[in-house]
Amino acid sequence: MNKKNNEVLKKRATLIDVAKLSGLSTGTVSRVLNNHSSVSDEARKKVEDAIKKLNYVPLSTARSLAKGISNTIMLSIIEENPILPSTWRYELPAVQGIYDYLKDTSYSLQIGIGFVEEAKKSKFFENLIKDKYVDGLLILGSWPINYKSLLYLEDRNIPYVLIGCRSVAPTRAEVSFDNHGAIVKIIDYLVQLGHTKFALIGGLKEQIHMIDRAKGFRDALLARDLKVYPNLIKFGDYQIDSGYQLMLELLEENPRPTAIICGNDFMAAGAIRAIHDKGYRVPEDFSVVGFDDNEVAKVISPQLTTIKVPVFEMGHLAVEKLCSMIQKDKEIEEITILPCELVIRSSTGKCNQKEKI
Amino acid sequence: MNKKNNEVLKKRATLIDVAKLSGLSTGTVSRVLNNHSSVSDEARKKVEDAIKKLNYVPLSTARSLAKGISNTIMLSIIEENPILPSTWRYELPAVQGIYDYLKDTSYSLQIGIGFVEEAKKSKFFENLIKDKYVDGLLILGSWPINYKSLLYLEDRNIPYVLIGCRSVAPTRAEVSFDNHGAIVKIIDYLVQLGHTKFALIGGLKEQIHMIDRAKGFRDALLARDLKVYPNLIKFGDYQIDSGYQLMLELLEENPRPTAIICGNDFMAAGAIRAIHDKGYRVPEDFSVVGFDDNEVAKVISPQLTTIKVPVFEMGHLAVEKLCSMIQKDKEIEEITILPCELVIRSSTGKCNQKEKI
DNA sequence: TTGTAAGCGTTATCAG
DNA sequence: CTGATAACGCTTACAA
Repeated sequence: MNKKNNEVLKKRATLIDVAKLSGLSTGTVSRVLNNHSSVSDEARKKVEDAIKKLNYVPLSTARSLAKGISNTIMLSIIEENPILPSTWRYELPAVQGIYDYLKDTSYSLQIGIGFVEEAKKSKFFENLIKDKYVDGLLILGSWPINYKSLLYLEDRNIPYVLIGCRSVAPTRAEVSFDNHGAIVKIIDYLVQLGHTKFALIGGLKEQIHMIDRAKGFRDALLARDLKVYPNLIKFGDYQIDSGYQLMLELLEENPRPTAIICGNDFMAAGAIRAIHDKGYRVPEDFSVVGFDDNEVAKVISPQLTTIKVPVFEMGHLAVEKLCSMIQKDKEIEEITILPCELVIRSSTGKCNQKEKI
Repeated sequence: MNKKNNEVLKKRATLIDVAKLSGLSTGTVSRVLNNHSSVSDEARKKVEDAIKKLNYVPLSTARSLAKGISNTIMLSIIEENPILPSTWRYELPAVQGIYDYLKDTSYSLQIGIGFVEEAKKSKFFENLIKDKYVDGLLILGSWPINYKSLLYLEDRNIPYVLIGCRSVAPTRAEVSFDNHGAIVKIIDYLVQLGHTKFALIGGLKEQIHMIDRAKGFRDALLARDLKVYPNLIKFGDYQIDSGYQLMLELLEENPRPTAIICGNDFMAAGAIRAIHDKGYRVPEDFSVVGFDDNEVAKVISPQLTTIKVPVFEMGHLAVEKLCSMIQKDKEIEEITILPCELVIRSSTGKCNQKEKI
């Protein structure tokens, strides 16, 4: 009673069954399945009827073997270790964007997760996919990729697209977001509010997003003839506590900043807490900006002005690109940088500090 | 220069190449590959040398076809639409738990994402995997699963494990967490602090986690001879605003609760904001408890007492169970409920309301 | 212990 | 437009 009757178990119908039932050959059935043009309407109909009747579904592995393709795309997620809370928020929308595109294709999405340390090794991708059979690779991460590791993919002629990361050597295709431009946007907005003394509470210094943003920070200030105070540029680890700590330090600096740009919303939350603890107000005394538009942005008070990153779109675009690389065997060589959106809430305001000349 | 020399492109070595190089037959090579015992050490060594020399890796699809297994496990994620922020936090740890187990096996992890509405249809799983070839299915969601849909899996004899969800009809294997017990833990703790008037700010009423928790809420109160006030039990949608709104309503109720248990940390954040807006304090006037131990719990003030759900472990356990179902062709019939952890922070405290007799 | 050869379910080539 | 039939790369009886 517990065990299913194995004799009764419906054997999966095969293409041969379909051929027999429809009275046609396997070749014709296959042609119908693959939408080849040279099939008479009559034959097509017979085959389709048989397929329906038998509830036939082609076996993907057999198909792969015969065609020499896998119809599988692998998403390699490279994570910080220990995992930062913000990565949850970053990765899943990307996965969704990818799946959203793939669900209307015949591709399957396979997943592999590795840590940054492993991804630094030169055999990372080889180990990841050597016993798999994938048509292409999507690489999602926030740290530089070991180029040697990518060489394996080049050798095997497996197309790949980097999402939000890059390698030291130039790669074929990348989809990323405009870290640099996002900071420029923030600074433009704050300058308009009268701010002139900017501080940066950065996240992990070596992480590529942060590198770009730190550069954007300097570039934007210089371009507006504003001074870059090296003592107002600090780096932490993306966690609340480090935002808190660094903000305390900033309060002791000279000059004191009036606007603080943070590496993510958590650090911004920490910074705001530090400001409050010292008896100051946001945004009256200090304007604070986050990054990511994490949920915390709406939970803390004042609600956070921050940057929204188009992660879903990045995933979508990346996989679209990958598929056309696979199908057309085209060598797309392209770096796409998606713009970010400045979300203005209540943690930023007019600069109230009187200018000392 | 742009195009790779296709002639030069290393053709992947096949088992036949290995056989030739080693001077043995394909059968023997295959036996070595599959660790069959009846191979002489000498032959084994020759084969292994050849494998190394040729950099040979078996082609998974060919293997699958010959063996009649796919070595692939599919994770079906069923999401709310629109997606709730808290789901990001819930799903990825589960994926990691699953992958963490799978990475040491020969299984690949494939992913499929669907929305709750689709999952209600009777052909959901059929549509999901009919053109795939998977050995087993992991089902991750927070809503009741259409049993008819599962019947397809039963018919095809594809084992599956539900994670955090269930079906109306009994299913073979489930891994979930103890919603009911978590609420009991919370109430025990609050009773100890002197609270007697409890309110529930629930999330989506039909969601299975919420159903269990609402039941736990009533059961725990009754078991302690405390009164269940129906007007203090309200349901929202897991968002901050709804927590805020429902808390405002609670402040008008009679009796007024002194302890509020919320459906998740976001609703708790909203509730706390409402309390503050009305000039009361947490935890002096009201104790508030969240659920999930989301990042926001540490960001808001006071920091939130909440429940931590073992999502990683659930994923890990579920896939372990699934694999043994696949391998041993064993009919595991088992529901595993993992305990949750009460994380005590600063949003809860002694009840300061004087008892009116 | 080893080799041979027949599958596994499709696709693709080549005649017809 | 259709039908045979040889691949695709590997596993697994069955023989030796």
